[in-house]
Amino acid sequence: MVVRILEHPGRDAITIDGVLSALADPVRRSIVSQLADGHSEQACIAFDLPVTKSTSTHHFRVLREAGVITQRYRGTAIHNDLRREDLDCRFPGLLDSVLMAG
Amino acid sequence: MVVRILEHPGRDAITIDGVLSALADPVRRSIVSQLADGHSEQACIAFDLPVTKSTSTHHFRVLREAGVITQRYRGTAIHNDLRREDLDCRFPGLLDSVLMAG
DNA sequence: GCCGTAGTACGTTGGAGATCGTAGTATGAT
DNA sequence: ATCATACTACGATCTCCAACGTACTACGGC
Repeated sequence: MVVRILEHPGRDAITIDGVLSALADPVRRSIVSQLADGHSEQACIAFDLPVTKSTSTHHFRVLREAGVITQRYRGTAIHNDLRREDLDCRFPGLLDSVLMAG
Repeated sequence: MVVRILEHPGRDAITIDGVLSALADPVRRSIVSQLADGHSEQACIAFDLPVTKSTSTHHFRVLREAGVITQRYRGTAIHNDLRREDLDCRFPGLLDSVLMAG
């Protein structure tokens, strides 16, 4: 067995640049929306996305590295979660306004 | 004398995708910040930006086409303004959260 | 052990966009 | 008319990134 720990930026390492760039992509906004709609605790494959598996891996990674989501292994699957508190702390109102926009 | 009218999207034509993509660039966020800091009524050249004039023209254009700013000729200069009301109407809280972030 | 599931790594491709320089236009002042 | 100012248009790079397919690893069940 190997380590399998995914790197996440600390709360203070989350930048407005990274978050806005991450959220500028419609596929990634879709992931965030689905997470916000109680789609939490789900594997990556459970999301409804118009791209292949390898592309979706890329998008989840961008979201994680920007500090928008957390990813933790659970068996072979990955447990995805929105970093609501961290985002609300760093950039109050940003996540909500983007979610509200559709 | 020639027309010299710059195209702007109507309020309802402003998309979250366009706005987030526009605001994802640090140079453009700097323009928006300076506009918000009472830097209104200013020519493009009056902004403090780390790029050449032609590049700054590009960025102002992107902001205008995304519906973030208005641009109107005033002599040879351009009068730039933030579309606060339109943005607040379409995506409440978004502009403020981005401005707050620095 | 073997297989299926979930996701990653890697290389490639295509398209978008950030940057620049040069040449140009419109306006206002002299 | 001439000139300076402010900005644009255009073309050229160059970089980034979204997307894909293939090959791979890790885990869990049989």
